[in-house]
Amino acid sequence: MAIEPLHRWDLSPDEARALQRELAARVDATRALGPCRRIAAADVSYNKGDDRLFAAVVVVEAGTFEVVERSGLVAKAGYPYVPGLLSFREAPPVLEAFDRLADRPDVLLCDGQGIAHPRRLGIASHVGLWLGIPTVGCAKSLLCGSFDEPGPDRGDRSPLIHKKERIGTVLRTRSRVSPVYVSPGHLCDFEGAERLVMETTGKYRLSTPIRLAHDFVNELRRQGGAGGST
DNA sequence: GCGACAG
DNA sequence: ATCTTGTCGC
Repeated sequence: MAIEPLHRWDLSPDEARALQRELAARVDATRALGPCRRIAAADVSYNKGDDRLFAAVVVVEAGTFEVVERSGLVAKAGYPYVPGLLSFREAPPVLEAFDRLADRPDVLLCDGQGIAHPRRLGIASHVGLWLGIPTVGCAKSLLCGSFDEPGPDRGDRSPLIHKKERIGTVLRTRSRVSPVYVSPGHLCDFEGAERLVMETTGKYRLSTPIRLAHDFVNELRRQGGAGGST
């Protein structure tokens, strides 16, 4: 199951933004999210003065959160961090890690925005187009848009709006704790995105699969942080 | 022109 | 994202 390349990654910032506008037109954020048995989450980590990125994808069983499979790797960063262009830096290694999975999960959660992006193509949407599976963006902070502060209890939510358009949901996953910013990546609607995040969140602020991916990728970074593998 | 700006 | 100690609160 090889991933068919959609486009090149070595683009100038202006070219990258133009491509995002084209790709955003192909994103489907109206599809209802079906039952998800195998849930995956991806995350990326790196050290400050190092040009290597550590990427990981963790797959868990719905309900029990039992880890079914994990995929991790180290790769050279091919793009700098530019607000709004995060996927050009982190998507390549995430796609590579995903491609190494033995079995395809039903949905992929990404640590970042979905369509809640200035040009409606956050990393979750971008990766969703490449993979052709449902993806959901769950970010810890806001990139763009405005909203009314959601209620203080777990489950309380408020629509995220940008330029008169609905782009996501500000969701309180834990009472009295800062909310997370949820938005459809691809092949998923607002309700499905909210439901997936709520159903995968327990005693912590972040979705369990995302936390597991975060822990795993940091484990890889701290362990392989000194030198390469050559 | 000024401020904001996922990870 | 990462660099870092203590500290407030349940």
